[in-house]
Amino acid sequence: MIDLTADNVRQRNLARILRLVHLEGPLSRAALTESTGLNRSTIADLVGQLARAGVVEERAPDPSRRVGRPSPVVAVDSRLLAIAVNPEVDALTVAAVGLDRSIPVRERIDLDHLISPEETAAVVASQIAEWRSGPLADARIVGVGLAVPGLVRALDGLVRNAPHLNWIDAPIRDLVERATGLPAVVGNDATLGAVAEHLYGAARGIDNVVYLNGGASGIGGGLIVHGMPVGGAGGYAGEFGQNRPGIASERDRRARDGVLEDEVSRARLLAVVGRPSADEPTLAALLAASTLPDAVAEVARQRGILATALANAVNVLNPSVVVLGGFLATIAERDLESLSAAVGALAMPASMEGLDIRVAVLAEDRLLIGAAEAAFAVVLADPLGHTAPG
Amino acid sequence: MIDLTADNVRQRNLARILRLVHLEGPLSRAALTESTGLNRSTIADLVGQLARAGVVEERAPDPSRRVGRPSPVVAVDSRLLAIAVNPEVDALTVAAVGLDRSIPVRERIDLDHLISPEETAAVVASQIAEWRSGPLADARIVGVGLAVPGLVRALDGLVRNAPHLNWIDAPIRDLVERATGLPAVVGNDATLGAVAEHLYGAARGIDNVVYLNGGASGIGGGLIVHGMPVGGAGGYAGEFGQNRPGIASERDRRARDGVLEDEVSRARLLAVVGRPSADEPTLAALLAASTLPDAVAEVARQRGILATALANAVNVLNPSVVVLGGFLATIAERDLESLSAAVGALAMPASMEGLDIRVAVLAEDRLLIGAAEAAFAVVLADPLGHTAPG
DNA sequence: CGCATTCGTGGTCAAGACCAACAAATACAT
DNA sequence: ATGTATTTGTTGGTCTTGACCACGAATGCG
Repeated sequence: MIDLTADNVRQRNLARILRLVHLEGPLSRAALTESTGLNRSTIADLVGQLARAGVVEERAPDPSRRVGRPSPVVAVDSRLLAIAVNPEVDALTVAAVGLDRSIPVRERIDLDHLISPEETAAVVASQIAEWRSGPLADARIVGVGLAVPGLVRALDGLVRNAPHLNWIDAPIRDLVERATGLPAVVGNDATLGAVAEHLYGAARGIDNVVYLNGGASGIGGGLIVHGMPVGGAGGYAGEFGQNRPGIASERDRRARDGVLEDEVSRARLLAVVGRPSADEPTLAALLAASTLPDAVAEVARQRGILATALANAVNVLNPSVVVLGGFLATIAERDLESLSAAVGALAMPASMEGLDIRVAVLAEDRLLIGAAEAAFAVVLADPLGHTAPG
Repeated sequence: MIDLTADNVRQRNLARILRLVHLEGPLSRAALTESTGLNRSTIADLVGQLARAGVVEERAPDPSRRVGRPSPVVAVDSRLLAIAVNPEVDALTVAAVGLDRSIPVRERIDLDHLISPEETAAVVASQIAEWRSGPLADARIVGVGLAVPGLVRALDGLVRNAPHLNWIDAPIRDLVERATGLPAVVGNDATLGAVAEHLYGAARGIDNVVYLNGGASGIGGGLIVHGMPVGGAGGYAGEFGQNRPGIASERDRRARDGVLEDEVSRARLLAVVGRPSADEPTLAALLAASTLPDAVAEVARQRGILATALANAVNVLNPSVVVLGGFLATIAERDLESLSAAVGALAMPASMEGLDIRVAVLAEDRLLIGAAEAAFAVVLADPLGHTAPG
């Protein structure tokens, strides 16, 4: 038991199995044997231990119409949940997310004021308490994951600066931990979105991903390199919106010495269609329907600058997939081919070869899934660590 | 022996020890015990096995003037060598590099013509043969590492495009392997330079590094993320020179729709000091001595554009250290503080906090050490794999 | 010259994964 | 319906690996 040594083999193998059934969904023991390369007996032993610890369940074999003895199906225990939280300007979303990515309960709380970190923690805690005496009575909650639109210090979950929430140096992780009594992790919303698209979405299983999301408040981004999210030294990596991409023609420049999110912005799109606000499908429909020269030209202008920014990222990171979300998906998806061609004209040909520019697919669940994933990370790394072994 | 399982514990521990003495230099067995956390007896066993396999040597203890029984010193076997190769426009450098980073022999072959991939392979092979019947008679050569100034496909060591060598789709890895009978690995020169600076140079031990090198033929770069070099999907990552950074004032633009290496270039520096060519120290001295307004202005202009490019990289990658080499070091090192301030004015404040902009320190050995490191990678990952265990 | 300290050595032990043999559950052929 | 082939779970034993322990060796210090 007292293992001062580095890498506990048992722990690694348990984690491998749990991660497999987490990522791939329910798998038979035979399938686990195949994909891990471990022995049948070992799998039986490991799965048994995970089942006793309450993180997986064994079910009757599927009628698989194959020769041979059927193999029991191993699935994640559905009572294991994480709480995902996403504070925004106009609403606070709280949800319970299963290790199987099910979302049994979810609450979007509309706000008429900017929510403070303290209020966020209080609301989350009361929401959890309410659920615990109701739909989540028999659940085991492993932790809270927060997706925050701003700069988050990885070290201690301090929100350095979330301009639209007006949070500055907010110790949100500690606040939530104290209010809920649960371990909490905090991440940048775009980075967690990138994780979600990498694990389950448009870039599933891709080891080199550039993700850019266009929201009402700007452009955020996340990177996957070596199959892992990139935090950087402080956890602030991925801020493409603050970059200054080259603008070939001065006529296309709108802001003096502006950054990407000044030039490529949702507000400018709303302006050309003459709306004060609109949700994403509405904006997309308006732009698609509009034949006003100004609207067409503005979309083309933004696509051009976006292409330069993407080319810069492609040159440096040589990703397999670029995923675009939010209004960036809107301006891109009308003609992905031509956007890809525009990027190709600006980036190195070799880096373009394997490149696929895609639109994000996970929709509004993306941040919740990413945040839950972050909360589950501890359990996935050490499945027996958080509970007494059976 | 037949271990179909994933992570062989023995192999991992052997690799840990070998990597330690490789990176840190000779270490006592006691020091190994401390830094691995393994047991004394285990270390003795592992070191013994490595010694029998001929990858490490045990030497008499250092007179350490400490109480207690002295501990034998474990060092890398100096007969274990890799061949490092660096083809350039005007010369081909071939060297033998020890696992201890010693360079027992080195040859710089001046060229009066562009060398072809086939000729490169032939010259390397004959050079190795010559050394083998001379200074390297008792050496064991593990492989050949090539640092090529161009785009290299990681998968198969194909040089996609090395514009200055005029190599296009050159299967250099296979050519060298066939000519020498040794396993070969090929890498981009800047990426290998980044590896060298990360392991032994200005960014030693830093997990998040951006490296930019300015050469006569342009600007190359390499990234270290998660403590590992970043290749990207095809191995082409790091091409900062092809990026289009924002240029705030049109008066600072020199090339129409130019990329970074059109604007920030050694040729333009040589032009303002009125020289057709010069080596790096000479150029640095000329620029330092010059009081011509044109020269001062050109350095300032290039520093400004470089600052924008660095700020873009810092926003996206949030590195701990930025390392500048070649003429970029020359234009930066006169006043690193002000360059850092210029980057800080353009990048996000949070990302600047932990950032250190440094000048590369490994000089001309950098590429050889990086190339050798790549060749050694196989041995370091599996110390017993390449020879029959003793 | 004895003592404390540090370290190598050989033996023993436990954890964990593999292996072989057997039993169970299914599809398929007859 | 019945037997056979196939696949997989189960069980007990084996092997590798590293931890732990006791002892002796080598050093500095008083």
